[in-house]
Amino acid sequence: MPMGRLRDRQRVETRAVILEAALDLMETKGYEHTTVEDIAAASGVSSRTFFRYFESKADVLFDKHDSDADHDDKSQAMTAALANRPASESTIEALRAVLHDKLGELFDHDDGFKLRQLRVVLAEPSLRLLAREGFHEHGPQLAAAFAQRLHTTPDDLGPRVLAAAFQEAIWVILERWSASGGELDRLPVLIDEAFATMATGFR
Amino acid sequence: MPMGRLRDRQRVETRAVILEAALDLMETKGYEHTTVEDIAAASGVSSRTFFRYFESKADVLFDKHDSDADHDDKSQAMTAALANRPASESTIEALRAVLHDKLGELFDHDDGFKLRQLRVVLAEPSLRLLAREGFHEHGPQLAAAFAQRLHTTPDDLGPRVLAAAFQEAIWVILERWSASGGELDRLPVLIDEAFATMATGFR
DNA sequence: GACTATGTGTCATAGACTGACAGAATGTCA
DNA sequence: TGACATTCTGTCAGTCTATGACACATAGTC
Repeated sequence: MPMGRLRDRQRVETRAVILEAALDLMETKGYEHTTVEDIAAASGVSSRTFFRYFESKADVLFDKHDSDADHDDKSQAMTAALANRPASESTIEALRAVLHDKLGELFDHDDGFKLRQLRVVLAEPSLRLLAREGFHEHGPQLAAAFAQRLHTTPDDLGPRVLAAAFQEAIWVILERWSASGGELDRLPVLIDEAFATMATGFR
Repeated sequence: MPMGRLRDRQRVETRAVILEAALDLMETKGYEHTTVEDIAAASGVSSRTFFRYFESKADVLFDKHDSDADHDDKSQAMTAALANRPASESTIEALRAVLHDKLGELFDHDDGFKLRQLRVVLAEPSLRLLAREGFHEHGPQLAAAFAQRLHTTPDDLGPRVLAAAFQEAIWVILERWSASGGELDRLPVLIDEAFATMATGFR
């Protein structure tokens, strides 16, 4: 018994309206100084309804919805790309190559919506935590890719640790990148710099 | 003009009472189901007073007080130990050796108070974030130690990334360790396993 | 003993979030 | 089209974390 389509459209619409209003307010007034009631008022709904669309105030910035596809897509693409690198490459070199290809794309989508979210998030320490957590959710996937290259099981501590280490490395790169302006061209440069040090640091 | 000592003793005492009461309640009822008012009542103070001793409810579990000394001490000890490892060792090998020496000590103190805190923290996802954040606060120190070994500047992206990567690796090791029982003897084993994979993964 | 600094309780309030209920809109089906 | 169920929404009430303001008591100083 499939439910109608007008309802669905309205739901998507309302969600989008709230999302835009919230982001808009947070960009100008800051996250803390934007109350849920503000957002609700600006969206033309009640604050109770806001919570029917988003689990929490912070959830507006970590929008797992159209992201859901993205989320897994990015992960999948990453893993696949990693698997397709020649086995002759070291793990670190393969990852560097993949990052060069894929990381830039992540911020080139969405009409810069993700970038706007990122800026608000990075401005608020408490949100940085959540962002990093979301980032690390890809850990198991990445670990699986590493396990394949290293001929071990994904559940082993080794690949898991390796993945976590690289993820945190990427995270720091992103923070540094955003702190230094966030120019898309700068990203590959920072990646190379960081990975060069890691290569020597582990030898 | 030095203020009295009875006051100081009372303050320390009250803090300790709240700390113990809070941890006790959280262990039995769980973090979320323990309200500040519960803690206050069990401690014989008002909830307003609770917030005069701790910035937030979570702050009880990330006690920067007697930790303050510990906090820096551990960091210092770690950095010093790292500097004292022979220059012939690789960075990864030096760190492994230091962890073997120092990491166990961290949970052998405090009459297991830190361990009790850790268990409550790990049971609550939202608290894991904070814990990891606190853990990563040592980042700059560790980066400095690495910079010294690698003959670069601590502010460089390289050492910073390297430190972050290793820290996250350690964090994952700790999570795995705690999830698998938390026996003190197991820790070195896990460290070795993880570092072995990292060494091959980076080659 | 007078004076000051500090700690505490009480009261009031803001803000995030949740449950319960009623009414309105949307969907299905005869 | 009209009866019926489903879903969405607003309103209201309430919990919990956290903060500011005020008054009172206690500890410290001279």
